[in-house]
Amino acid sequence: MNQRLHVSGPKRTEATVLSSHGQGGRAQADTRTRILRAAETVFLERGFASSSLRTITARARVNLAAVNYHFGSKEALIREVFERHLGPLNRARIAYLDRLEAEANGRALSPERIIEAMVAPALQVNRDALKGGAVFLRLLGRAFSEPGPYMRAFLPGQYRDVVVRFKRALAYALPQIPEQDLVWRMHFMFGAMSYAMAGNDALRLIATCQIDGADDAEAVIRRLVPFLTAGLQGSLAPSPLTAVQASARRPRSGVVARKAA
Amino acid sequence: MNQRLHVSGPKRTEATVLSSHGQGGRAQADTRTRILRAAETVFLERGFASSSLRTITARARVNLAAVNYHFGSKEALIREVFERHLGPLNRARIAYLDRLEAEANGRALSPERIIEAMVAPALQVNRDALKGGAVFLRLLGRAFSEPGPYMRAFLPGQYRDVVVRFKRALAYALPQIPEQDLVWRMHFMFGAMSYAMAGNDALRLIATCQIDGADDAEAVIRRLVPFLTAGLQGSLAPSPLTAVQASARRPRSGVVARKAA
DNA sequence: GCATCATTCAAACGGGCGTTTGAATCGGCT
DNA sequence: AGCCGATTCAAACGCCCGTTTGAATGATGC
Repeated sequence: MNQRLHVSGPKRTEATVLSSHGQGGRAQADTRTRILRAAETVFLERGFASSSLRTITARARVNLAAVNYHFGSKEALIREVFERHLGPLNRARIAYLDRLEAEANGRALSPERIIEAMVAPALQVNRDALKGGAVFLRLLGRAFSEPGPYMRAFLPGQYRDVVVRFKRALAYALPQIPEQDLVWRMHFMFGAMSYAMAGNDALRLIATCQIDGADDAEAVIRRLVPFLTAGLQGSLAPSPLTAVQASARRPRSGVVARKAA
Repeated sequence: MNQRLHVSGPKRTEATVLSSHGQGGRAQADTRTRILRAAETVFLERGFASSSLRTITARARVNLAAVNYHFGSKEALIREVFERHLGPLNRARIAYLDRLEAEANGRALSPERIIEAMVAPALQVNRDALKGGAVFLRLLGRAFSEPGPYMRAFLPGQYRDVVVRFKRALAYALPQIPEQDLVWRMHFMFGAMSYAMAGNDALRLIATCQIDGADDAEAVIRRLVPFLTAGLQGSLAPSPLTAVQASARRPRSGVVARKAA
């Protein structure tokens, strides 16, 4: 019996790792990496549940059993796909914020710069095309709304530090916004970011005109930052929506309420 | 042989429909409706692909074969779940916008009111608890990021009219924003709305404090509208992000770029 | 050359899936 | 009562899934 009990994966000597990840060669990637890359794109196209190991291994030109040999299970493969990119990304975000705060020297940061610290590191990941960074960014956008148990148990731990640090920074930069509103606006921020990075097709298919630069993450981010910055600082007044709610409750002109027709 | 070829579903006499949807009784819902309701919650919990008809029919206390008898296939069931709520919702949105534009009498609407026309009808659906409106709203938020072929082929048709109308209204209300930017901001809007309505758990699990009122759609929307309104009207200047990009490209302090460590 | 061990491979296993079938049951009609 | 079409039901079908197995392969060190 080999060590297929898979306590922590197969051997992977340092020589193996170097020859595969090695910067120059590009001869034919490691089986592990081939699987990871194929898994990223298949997961992106079909979601986690509908992606079969047979599809993934076929696209990676690798034997079916290789997944269980190298990763242990399908779920472990999913986890690896994310850990490969997400850890570095979130550490870079925190490091970016560290640098901004050090430079600010105790003064409050502008909301815009805080948001930059959130999105600019994603640019780095996106440029890392060799490692499939762009594909991963889109996959990440999708992962947030994955209802399955994998992400439910996984993402919170990956994001906790980032959320804590950015919430603190934003609360300091925007003292006039109550904590509850701030948390909600961060939630909306995540939603818009998630959509933007997933390059969600819904709008693209609908839109009456072409959206240019949808595959250029820099262009997306350049448009995303002003939107988020403005939204984050928006007025807190409940504004006429209260009136609208009231008018909707008793269907004044009957236009809204007539929906069972 | 019965008419199980399922060209357009089984009999469903008017008497049947009335007795099931009937306002008072609530004795024990129609088999069809029981399946639809169970499907909504199961889809919400596990996604479309991972929800088995056996799980759904068990929760609905209905025979497994009932799904294929009443709907024809799993995919057709998914379609019905959405058509039951989404059509009325989007028609109400357009009707709301019609009313606003009629009242404005040719003058431009404020962006805030246009956004109200988008989100206020969702309140109506949410209040329609008997038909599972609240559950549906959360399911709808998730459906947008579903990568499967069902939604890809289905949602665009359901949303085309809404997007066309609202894009036109917003372009008229915000003439200073170029079309491309406007489309992108609508994209971000959809993302934030989708997240807000899905009550996406990511942030809730992460948050360092409780989020109150997460299940109260009115509270969510009251916070969402100012955010979207402000974001939509945000400055168009590329602003310091350009500088940040440059500094990220050649890792000035080395903090951001160090990510392979 | 040979032993050793990591890796690859084809084949199979058991189980859950969507769907189909044909008989049993129900309800309204004459 | 007796019929008939609509609905429910238990059982099965064939398929694809994740995983396991045990032998074949290939490289490494002696």
